[in-house]
Order: sequence, then structure tokens, then C-alpha cells
Amino acid sequence: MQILDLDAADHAWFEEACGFRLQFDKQMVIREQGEEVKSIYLLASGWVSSSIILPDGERQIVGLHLPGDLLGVPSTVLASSAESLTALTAVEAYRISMADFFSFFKRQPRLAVAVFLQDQQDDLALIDRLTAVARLSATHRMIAFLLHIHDRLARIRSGPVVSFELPLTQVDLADALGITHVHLNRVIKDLKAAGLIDYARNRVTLKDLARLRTFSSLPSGPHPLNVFKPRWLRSADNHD
Amino acid sequence: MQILDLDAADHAWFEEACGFRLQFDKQMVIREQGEEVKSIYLLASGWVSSSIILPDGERQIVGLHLPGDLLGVPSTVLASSAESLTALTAVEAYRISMADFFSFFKRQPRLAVAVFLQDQQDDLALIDRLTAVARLSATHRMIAFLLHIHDRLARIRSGPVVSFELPLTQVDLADALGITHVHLNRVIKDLKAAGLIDYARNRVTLKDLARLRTFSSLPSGPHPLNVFKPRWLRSADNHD
DNA sequence: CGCTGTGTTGACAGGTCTCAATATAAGTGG
DNA sequence: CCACTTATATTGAGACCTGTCAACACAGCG
Repeated sequence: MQILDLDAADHAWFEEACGFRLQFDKQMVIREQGEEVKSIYLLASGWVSSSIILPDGERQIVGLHLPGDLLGVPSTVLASSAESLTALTAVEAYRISMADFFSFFKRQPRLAVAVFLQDQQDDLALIDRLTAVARLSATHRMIAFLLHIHDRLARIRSGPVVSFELPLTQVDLADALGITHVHLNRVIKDLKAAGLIDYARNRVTLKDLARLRTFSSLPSGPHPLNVFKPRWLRSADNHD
Repeated sequence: MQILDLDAADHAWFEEACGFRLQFDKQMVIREQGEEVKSIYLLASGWVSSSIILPDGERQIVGLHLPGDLLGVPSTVLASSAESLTALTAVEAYRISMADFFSFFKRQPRLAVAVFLQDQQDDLALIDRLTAVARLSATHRMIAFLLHIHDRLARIRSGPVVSFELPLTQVDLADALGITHVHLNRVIKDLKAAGLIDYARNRVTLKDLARLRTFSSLPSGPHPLNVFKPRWLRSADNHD
């Protein structure tokens, strides 16, 4: 929700609608694939993955969510959820009922726009990942993935991020990158040997950001966000 | 826009905002990657692809658009477009300026919701494709792709669709599936030999829909859409 | 009629998967 | 705190799918 710089009144409205805060332990499923879609969630703290289980039992992780993200939005069109939402760490989240969610569009257009724009960012991340999975080697996918996470953390936190916790097992990572965990392990070994990263006990250090960006060969670094906004979107008290 | 059953008043409002209709010849670029984002488009007729060019010149087709779809939505958060929009056939489209687009949220919440839900459908398509590209063999990807197109056409047209035009070259298809066109060609040959499809001069015939669905091994057929909607969304004259 | 885009086929190389075994870390109950 | 069990990580050998390179057929089009 960093896009629109919502003011205090917006936040108050939002929090009120969100109701009380839910807690989830690590590994808990927040909403399972196939489950009825009754609400979405706003992630307050922790990491969450959205994943899809294929009929043969294979799993594809299609999204990673950090604090501030909305969870389960794509399935708002569906009767039953397309993805499973799983807590990768201990998680705090607000539940937002579908009725409340839709009411934003009617009563709080600025909020609706904020949600919409946030959603477009998720969309872009997905597009980038599809491109990476479809076109890059396992090594370059891994690099692109780490850089993506790095950039998102850098936007949330203040100051540069050289080292960060990545609460995913190598199996999880492989399921996100679309490779086997066996092969991923070799990739990690190579990246460490090349002096590009450190990786131990879920802690990642990007040792040469510049060179990594060269290798990622994705269309860009982080996408520069649009600054244009209609006047009425910029502040709540301009009710033209 | 089939989700909300917009009424005549909604449509009138929409068309007015859209302004006049633009024409694009086959192969024309509607909006190029990197170009400033000043508007989005509503596709009236024809097929459009959105694609991303990687630094090494490779191209990934990240989306296909049929009449009724909104084009270029993900880039609404960006200063410059992340994807190129290319006309695969002769195309008619309405341009919607960003200002008009955002004004929907303020003045026409039902329209905003419709746009939002349409966008979620695109999102789900993207999720499914990521899953397919990451987890399925080239053959199964092709099957999943054809079934996806089939299902979308079936929803637009009335009655069953067994055979349809696919205005994509094999190079295009390969760029969408994340394989080489050389390999795709072999895949097509195999599918024809297996009696599963016919494929000639851009016309595709799905000869055994049931068996194809078995092979696709994607989480589902077409996602069943949600029927729940708050009262105020169901019709325009209920202004609670 | 030549040109360019598209489709088709072959031989070979290489990245990634599969299967399998072992090591290491983490978690559990006594 | 130790013994035990389970999850996670690591490494090897071989098979297979897909990519690369290259040549050629075919169609549309000026």
C-alpha cells in the first residue's frame, strides 16, 4: 500500500473494516486451494506463499507475499480458491470479508485504487517470473529471484539490504523456480563457488549486486513506478 | 466484461469515456515496451498479444487478449510500459486515458469492480500459465494452452467450439510456451499423429477434448466463477 | 520471379531430471 | 540431556527432454 500515500483517515477506515488480527503459526495454511472464497487477507507481518498443487501432486509456488501485501486477491473472481496460502513464518494478518472488500469500491474509491495498483504490482512480478521461468537457465532464474526479493525488501525497509533471511527451504525455492531441489542445490553451490552469493541456514548474502544484475538479464531492475495521479487521488481532502 | 452483466447505462457511460475507436493493422504495435503509459485499451475485435523482450533479444509472450479484454493494465503502475502490445490480427480498440480510467473508480464503482474482476481473471490465466511452463512438458504445455484458448473462445461465442482460428505463427506459439519453435513443431507433429488435434494453416481442431483435458493435468478446466455479489453490484438502479 | 517469413526435418550437444545414497540439521519424547 | 525420528541438504551416475545448428521445403507477396 505504499503507492498512494494514504493518509490517517484512510488508514483508520481500512483498519476498522479489517477487524481483528489473526495469528498463524509457521507452516499453517491460511486458505487452502479449493476452499470457498469468503475473504481476502492483509498481511501485517511474516512471509506467506501462494501455491498451486497439480493433480500429480507437484507444487508450484506462484507468489510470495511480504508485509503490506494483500493475500488471495486473484481468487476473488472464483467460487473456490485457486491457490493455497501458506505461512512461511509466524504470520499476522487481517481478514477482509468479500463484502467489505467490494464496499471499498463504492465508499472509498481512493482505497480501491490503492488496492488496484498494488494488485498490478503483483501482476508485474508474476509476468517477470513467467518470463524468467520460460526463458532463463536455472542459474539465472535463481539470480533473478534473489534480486527480486532483495528489491522488495529494500523498498519495505530503509537503507540498503545486502543480507537477508529467506524463510524458504531449498524444496520451496525449487518449487518457486520450476526446477528440482536437487538441481537447485547444485546451482547454489556454483553461485557460492563463483563468489556471487553466500547462502547458509536460510540467510542469503548478495556479494556482488552489480554483477548479479548483469546476469539476471531480466528486462529491468525494479520497475520505476508511475508518479502520475489525478488530483483527487493525491489527498483525501480534495473531494472534487 | 462478462462478469457483472453491466446494463445499458453502464455501457453508455463506458463508451462515452472510451472515445472513438482506433484501428490497427495486423502486426502493428499498439504500445511498445518502454513507451510512456498514457492510456489503456479496450479490445473491440481481433487478437492482441502482450510480450516482453529480454536484453538478449528473446521474446516472451506473457498474455493473449480476445475481444472484451482490457489491454496494458499491468503497466498502469509504471512510468513506462513493461510489455509490448501487438496486433495479431486486424484490431479495433478503444483508448481509455489514465485519467478517465481512474475516474471510473470515483464515479462508476460498478465499472471499477468489473474492471477489477476482469483483471483478476487475467491474473489467474497468468498463474495457470506460469504453473504450466514451470511444471509441464512441452507437449502438455501445448495442450494446456490450446484448452485455455478453447475455453475462452467458448465463453465468448455461443455453443461448442471444436475448431478455431489461431492467429499465431509457430514462432509466436513457442514464444508463449517457453520452448523453441523447432521443438514445438515436433510436438505438433506428435499430437497430430496421436489423433488428438488437427493443425493446419492456423486452424486448430481439438479432436478429443476429453482426452486432452486428461493430459493437460492443470489444476482444473476453466475456473468456475463466483456468483456472489453484493446487492449494489448486481444492478445499477439499486443505489443502496 | 526472386525474396522473405514460415514450416519441417535431421544430427548432435547440453542442461536438467530421475533415482539413489549419504550427510547434516532440526525437532521430539523419554 | 540423550536417543530417536524426521526434515533438509548434498553428491553421484545415467537417462531424457529440449536446445542448437543447419539445411531445405513451402507459401505469400511485391
